[in-house]
Amino acid sequence: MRDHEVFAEEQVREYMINACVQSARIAGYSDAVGVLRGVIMLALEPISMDDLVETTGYSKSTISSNMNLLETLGLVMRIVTPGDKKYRYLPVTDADTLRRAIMNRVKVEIHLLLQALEISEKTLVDANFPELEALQDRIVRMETFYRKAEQAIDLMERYDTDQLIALLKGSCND
Amino acid sequence: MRDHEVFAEEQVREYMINACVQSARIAGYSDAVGVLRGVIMLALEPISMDDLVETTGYSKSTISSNMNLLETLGLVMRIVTPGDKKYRYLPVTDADTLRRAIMNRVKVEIHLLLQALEISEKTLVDANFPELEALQDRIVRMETFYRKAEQAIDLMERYDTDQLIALLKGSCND
DNA sequence: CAGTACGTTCGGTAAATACAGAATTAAATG
DNA sequence: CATTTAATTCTGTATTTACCGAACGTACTG
Repeated sequence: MRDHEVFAEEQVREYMINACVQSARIAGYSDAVGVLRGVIMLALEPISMDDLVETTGYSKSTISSNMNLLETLGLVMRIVTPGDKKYRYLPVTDADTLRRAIMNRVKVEIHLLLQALEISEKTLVDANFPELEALQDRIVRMETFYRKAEQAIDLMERYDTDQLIALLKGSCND
Repeated sequence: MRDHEVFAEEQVREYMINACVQSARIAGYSDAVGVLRGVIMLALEPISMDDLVETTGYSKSTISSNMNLLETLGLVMRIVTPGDKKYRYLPVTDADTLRRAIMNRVKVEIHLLLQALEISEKTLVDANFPELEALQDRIVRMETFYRKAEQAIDLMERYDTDQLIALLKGSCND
């Protein structure tokens, strides 16, 4: 490989790692999550933990835990080759899976609030004090919003992104 | 107010604060963000910083900064009464605004990656090395995915949640 | 049933963060 | 224009977190 080529590749790696780190930080994850995601994202063939140690400089332990996290987030897949003890990793590039990974974070957030709202409503209904009616109203209204939001997300999962866009563009609706 | 009534109200507050704190932690924010959001969420009338100091026990400085954050996140609105220096806060309960707040986080994440992918592609195209073609393909594919995701979100913003549900339920599509 | 080659867990530490309290700024009122 | 009353910014500190390296577990291999 010529120098320029290597340079271009490293440039790209820098861009991607940077974006992944920023994205990770916003989502409340550590830098390592971002760095590792960025590295894996550009990996064209399965990459081992040792490779990751070498390219990122992180210790095996931090790589281990953060790769587990990335796996449960659905951003990375673990390749297990029979007859090879080494795990290897590839990025998840399947559009549907990626989309699910994004939407899942939102779903969790919504569900969390929804549960609290539901039990809150129940508590207030059981208490049955007219003075708390206004509070109950507020809660019911939020509940219906979040319930609808949850429903919308569930419905979205029925379509792939292209279908979704077509639908939203209103090919049949206005 | 009778004791039972107060109890119900505090119970509800506990549920909501808990959910908000969890949600905040997942999103990478501090507990204070969650606590404050929870308190404001249940506020039926505008609530001042002093009130928040009293009910949460946080110092004015942490309340100040965290309320600013909640405001920019679109979860809380600041009420400015002419002739009163005190700020007061109300929860954002408007469904559209709430939805936008949720979707915005996703949008930022997508946009971040998209920008990096775009400049990466450009870098690779400019470099023009056949050996990097595979990498370029990968990037282009990710790019199209994230671009579509962004587009889908933009389109979603044209509808309110009810319309969205109706559309997704497939009044015209299966 | 050692020995090896992995991944994971655990304990310690350096760095980052959340928060309190003091100092500061800004606006309104006498 | 001083005083009062509010929010914000700044600075120090206690807590938390990220990370490393060592110890440990586990599954092949001779």
